[in-house]
Amino acid sequence: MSGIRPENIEPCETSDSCLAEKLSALAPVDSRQAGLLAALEEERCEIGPGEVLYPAGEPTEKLYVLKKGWLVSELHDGSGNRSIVRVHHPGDIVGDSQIPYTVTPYRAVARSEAIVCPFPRENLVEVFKRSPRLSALLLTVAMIESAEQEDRARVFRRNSAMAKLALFAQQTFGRLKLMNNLLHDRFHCPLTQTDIGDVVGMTSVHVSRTFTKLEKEGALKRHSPFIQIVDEEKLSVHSSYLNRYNELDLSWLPEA
Amino acid sequence: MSGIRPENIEPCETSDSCLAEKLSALAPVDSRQAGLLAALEEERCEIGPGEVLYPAGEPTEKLYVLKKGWLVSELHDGSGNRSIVRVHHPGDIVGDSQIPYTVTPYRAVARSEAIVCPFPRENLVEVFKRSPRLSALLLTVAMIESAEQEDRARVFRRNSAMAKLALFAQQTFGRLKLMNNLLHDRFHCPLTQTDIGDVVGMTSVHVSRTFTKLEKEGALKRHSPFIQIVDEEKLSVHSSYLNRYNELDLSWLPEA
DNA sequence: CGACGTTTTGATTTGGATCAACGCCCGTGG
DNA sequence: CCACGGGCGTTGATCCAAATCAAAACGTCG
Repeated sequence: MSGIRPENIEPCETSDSCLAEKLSALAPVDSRQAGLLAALEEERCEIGPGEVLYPAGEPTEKLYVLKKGWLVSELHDGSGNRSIVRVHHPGDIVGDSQIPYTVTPYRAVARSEAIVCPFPRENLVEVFKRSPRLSALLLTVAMIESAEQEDRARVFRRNSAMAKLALFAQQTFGRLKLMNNLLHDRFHCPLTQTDIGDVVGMTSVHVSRTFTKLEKEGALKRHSPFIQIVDEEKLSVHSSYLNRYNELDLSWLPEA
Repeated sequence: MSGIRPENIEPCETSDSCLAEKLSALAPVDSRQAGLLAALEEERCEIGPGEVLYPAGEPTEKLYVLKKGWLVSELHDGSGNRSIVRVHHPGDIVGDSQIPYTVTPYRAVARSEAIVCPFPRENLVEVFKRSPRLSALLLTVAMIESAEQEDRARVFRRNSAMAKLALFAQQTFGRLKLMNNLLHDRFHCPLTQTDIGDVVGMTSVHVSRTFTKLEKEGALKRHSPFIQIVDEEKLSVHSSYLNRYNELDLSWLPEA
């Protein structure tokens, strides 16, 4: 391994505000607005793979901007099954879907070396008060994620195992690429096949079999913790993937 | 059929702003704010069951506040399959998840006599500019729906047919009850079993069989277009349903 | 090296899909 | 008023994709 490979660069780590970076990947954000967002990320802490950011049942007053690494939000039901509700990548606000509630049923666990910036939910109030544009952008991001969620729900509930894994690979790659445009065709995936199974709703056994199938088809390749997108077309035949970060129209947003 | 049954009352129909009504079911909204929301609903139009509100591929510059009735957002993929992405009830903003995009891949179809209030996406800008509180409330609603979506994704992708239908019934009832607290234990469901199958990801044949199973269990009952929740407990054993409109903590919202 | 976690491979089982037929209800038109 | 037809729901028989159970191969780290 000589030289720095783009999949190992975490652009967020060094920049002032990871959130500002994500939002400005969508629409221009001026320095005053970036400042408002950076104020959310003043505190920072590091956690390693396997470490629990917060346990299930935790009060939701804190949110976490993810600066580096992967986290998962998982739910353990009564009968000992685990389900991975969401996979978090740099730029995400971990815990955002639990903003309206007093406690969260989800547990957040790091899946790689990660840096998060905790901030109290109340800090968002400043953003809403000071910047209509950022308010609208936050809603926009929520809607983009909602659209992706709809895609997952649609594919995961009905389609074949091939479709599920194809969508997983494509969505993950698309999201990572937003924050790291140096990524070419491969990304580091710190999830085990059991994890992936709990994301898409199938057993690890079948994840393994299906990955090999996709590999034989020439749709993607695996080298240990990396996944390489080989043939977008072939994957899309299964998943009918839409990149929800493309074809955006944000011209209607309030001015800066 | 003597007298007015609560499941036939549509409280939204008469009120000034259906959206204000929904938001104020969550947190207090003053009259100025209600006015801002009412401005979104000035225009109104009626459509009947089966009528298409907008076809797939339509530009997304318009949004629709649903005042009365049910609509579905459906997606037809290349191979002739239909998937119902979302079911809309009074108070919803139809098309909201497509706000960031130029066109929507979804088609919106009425499933009952319905009244919608179209407004241009740009009108939201006024709300963002004038009211931090409403901005935050809109995000809150988005997050509540996101949480419900997570629940569906989790149950629909893995669990049994019983779990799927149980969750469908409970979520639907919970949502309807928010806007119509006269509802006791039954609701009018204008969807066919084929529709329901396309919502939860199973065939109409299996929807039929599974409903009869749930009925035998004493969990719910069907009388033609009505569904009656008989035993919440029994349903929850299958679905592990959480009412996402309960246990809210909105104390952090910006003041009015 | 041994041990544990992960991935792979094989054999068997199963829940839901699929295919097909039938009954029911309701609206339409003769 | 009844005959017909079409949409919807039910029921039965068969099939298949993925789950489950089990064991072996692989990798990595103490």
